[in-house]
Amino acid sequence: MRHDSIMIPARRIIVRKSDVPMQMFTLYDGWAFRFVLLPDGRRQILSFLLPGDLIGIQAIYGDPLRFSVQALTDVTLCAFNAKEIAEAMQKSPAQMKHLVARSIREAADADNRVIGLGRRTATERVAGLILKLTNALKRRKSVPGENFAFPLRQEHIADALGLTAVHVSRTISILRDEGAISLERNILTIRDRQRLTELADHNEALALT
Amino acid sequence: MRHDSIMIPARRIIVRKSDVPMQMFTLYDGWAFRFVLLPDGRRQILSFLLPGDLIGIQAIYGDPLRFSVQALTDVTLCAFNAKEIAEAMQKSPAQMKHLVARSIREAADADNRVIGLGRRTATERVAGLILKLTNALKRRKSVPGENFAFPLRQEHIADALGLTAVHVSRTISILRDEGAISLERNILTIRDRQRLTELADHNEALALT
DNA sequence: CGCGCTTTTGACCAAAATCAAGCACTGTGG
DNA sequence: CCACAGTGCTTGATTTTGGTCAAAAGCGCG
Repeated sequence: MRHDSIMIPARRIIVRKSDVPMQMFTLYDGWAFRFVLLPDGRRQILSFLLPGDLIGIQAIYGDPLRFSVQALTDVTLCAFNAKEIAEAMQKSPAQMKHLVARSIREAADADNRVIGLGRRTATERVAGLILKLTNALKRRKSVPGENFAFPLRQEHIADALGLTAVHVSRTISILRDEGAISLERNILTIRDRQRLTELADHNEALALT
Repeated sequence: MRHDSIMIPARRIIVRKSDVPMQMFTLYDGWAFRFVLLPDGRRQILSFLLPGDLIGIQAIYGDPLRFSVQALTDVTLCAFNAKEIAEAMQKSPAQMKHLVARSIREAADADNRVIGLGRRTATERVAGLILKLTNALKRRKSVPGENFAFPLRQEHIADALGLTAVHVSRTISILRDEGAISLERNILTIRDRQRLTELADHNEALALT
């Protein structure tokens, strides 16, 4: 299938809530995040997007988006024409099946995020997020060691986890003091994955895909 | 398509996490809920299921379930054979499309639950849940007035919203004192929908589909 | 150097959890 | 018909967690 490759600079909005985009994107390189702005101006981050993630499956149905997506770093996208995809789907049950599987998996991820917010302390949430992100990175582009480019501001973490930026700062200090991670100048290092997992799991060994 | 109608008594587990069910169900009558048990014994309720909801789309793919489902009241289900459905899907793109649409919608619902847990007070959460449930009931089986059979224990509410049962009790007292609702012997009455909406929205007019 | 952005730290406050006791309603057995 | 056990709800006292407000320090950059 034909597709265009698009580059987008950090901080740019990629798609906006209520848009009815004509294209669907695969995030090819870089980080982005899905979010909504609440009427009082606060921002809820729904999830972070890493290379391999899809943006806007809704496009296939011509449904308006329920969230915006913003680039966190410079980002490379592959754009697919929504109409072409819809047509391909008609013809290929295999493709279609793939898509259903993908959206079922997405729903499962969202369930996991609900679990993650349910009844966990700040420390568990932050530790869990870091584990989830680094695991996903390892899985996708077999990163060798335990060092990661980490483009999130503490405010992003706060907006994703339902905490304040101030409290995220304190929480990260705890993780540092525990010797679990170090984080400076956007480089994250997992110093003690074991310990970090304990801090995250304290309650649950589950649900942090 | 052939299907069987099944009756299940209140409190019975309908499907269990990690099952690979051979059937998919439509909840025809009654209430149920999806949940996971965390290793420490706590329960996170993912969502409540009302008449019209599907249980276990995953079945079509032979994927194991990521959650259990339990009946809250006596419940009537329509069971569809998963294999038959999968075959029907192969043949009918329209059916398939319908399914994709459904699972996309489910993911959107899960996003909304994330928003709902993000950074809201106990009062907002409880008021929001009550609004969401009563709206859904009204939409599905055009209930006439503002009285609803309400089979949830306060512990269910707590497990869904990430609060303690004790605090849910206090919160409901507030809603009562505000004149927004009354709730006794499993009958919920919305006394002042306007006020209830204010208490829920205080921050956001959004996301309580 | 000085400005903006982010993070850190401190003092204080508010929301919700925890611990504990008591109450109300139901169903059961004597 | 009553005692009483079980379940769920309420209420109070106290503690913990995280939020708020404010100031200062670190860093990147023109």
